[in-house]
Amino acid sequence: MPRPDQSAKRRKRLLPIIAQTFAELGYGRATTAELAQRCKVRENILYRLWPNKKAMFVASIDYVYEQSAATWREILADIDDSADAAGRLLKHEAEHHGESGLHRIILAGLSQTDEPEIRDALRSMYGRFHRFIRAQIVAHRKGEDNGTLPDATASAWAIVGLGNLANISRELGLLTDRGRKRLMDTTGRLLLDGQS
Amino acid sequence: MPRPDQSAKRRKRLLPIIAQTFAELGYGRATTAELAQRCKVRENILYRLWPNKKAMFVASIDYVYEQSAATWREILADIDDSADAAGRLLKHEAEHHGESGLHRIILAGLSQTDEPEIRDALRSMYGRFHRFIRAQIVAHRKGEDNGTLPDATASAWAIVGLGNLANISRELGLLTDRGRKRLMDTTGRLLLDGQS
DNA sequence: CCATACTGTAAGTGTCTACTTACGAATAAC
DNA sequence: GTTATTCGTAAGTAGACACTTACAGTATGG
Repeated sequence: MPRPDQSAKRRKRLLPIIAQTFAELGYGRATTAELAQRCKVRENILYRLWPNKKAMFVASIDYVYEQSAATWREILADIDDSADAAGRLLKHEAEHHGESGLHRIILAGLSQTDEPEIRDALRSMYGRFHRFIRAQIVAHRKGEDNGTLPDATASAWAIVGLGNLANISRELGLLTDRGRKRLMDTTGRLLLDGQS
Repeated sequence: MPRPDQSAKRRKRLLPIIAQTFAELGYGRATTAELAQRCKVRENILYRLWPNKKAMFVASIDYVYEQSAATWREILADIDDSADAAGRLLKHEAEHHGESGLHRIILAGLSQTDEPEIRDALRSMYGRFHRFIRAQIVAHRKGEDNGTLPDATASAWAIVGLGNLANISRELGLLTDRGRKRLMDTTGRLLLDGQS
């Protein structure tokens, strides 16, 4: 007798808009009114799809990470010569850094770490992020002599930190685009295999 | 006829408390009511000392950075053997990371980069931070062969990023204290002079 | 001693924002 | 067609928070 529930579909349709808004405005300035307006619905409709604003944000974190990971996997799939897959990824991030909104969402989330749900979502996301990078490093270094290099775990964290800083520098205008690219290129490479 | 203005002294006395509160709670949760309570004064007294909350925060950024810089200068002064001054600083930061509140204030500030005054204060602070580290790197590397290393500018930014990530990891519980220490030790050292 | 500016207390105000309620219209199964 | 449920619109509420105002008390320089 009732109408079929379209919530799931709708969530999926609106999430990119929500995530984009959080990435653009940060958590605080992305008010529920603004989110609704950009989604072209009323606020209460958002509240039928998610229990509260926090949940919308947590969903955005997952969404944006998955988007980025998908892009990376595509790049990896395109490479036959798997030798320098890690290097390619690094180069891609240096060039397209910030376009996905991943880092901006991270920044937005870091200002809300007092909320347990957001904290957990961030921690889990950092975990996946780190594991992904670490796997690339391990694959990249396989069989070579890396006597003096930090282990893959440490190197991967450092690269995550590099991405983070690149984003802050973009936010504050600390470096030019070229400077940022060079930074990620040279120090990223150094962390990867000790060359630069 | 009037009483002498004690504002300057008072600002100086309250600023550490304000900064500590921002570092502990972040920008949003450090409400003016909370700030006043911790300072053991009423809100309007704070507003006699600073024009608004933003100004209190900007002052806190400067204060906390100066505190950290003073500590570093002390460490440098204590070292006769200036050869590995940079290494010593790095070690100190690895061990006492986060105690000064510098990184926590930075995080708090990053969530407010839409406010031009806060943006500017952060940018200027990052600039000084970077210059300080860069100078140490240059001094450290002087005269040695660093053919394959990133230049001092890039290395310094990477180290700033490392500190940032260390703080996030502390905030989210991503790494153990030991893990964080080792991260800063090994990758910091690598960025400094190519050894680890 | 007194005028003047500073200092402390207390209450308030306007605004913003997450979240809610109420209700009529549409839609699908039976 | 009836009925149960979802969907869309509009208005509203409660609380938090940055910032203000009013006023009485107090110390100081002349």
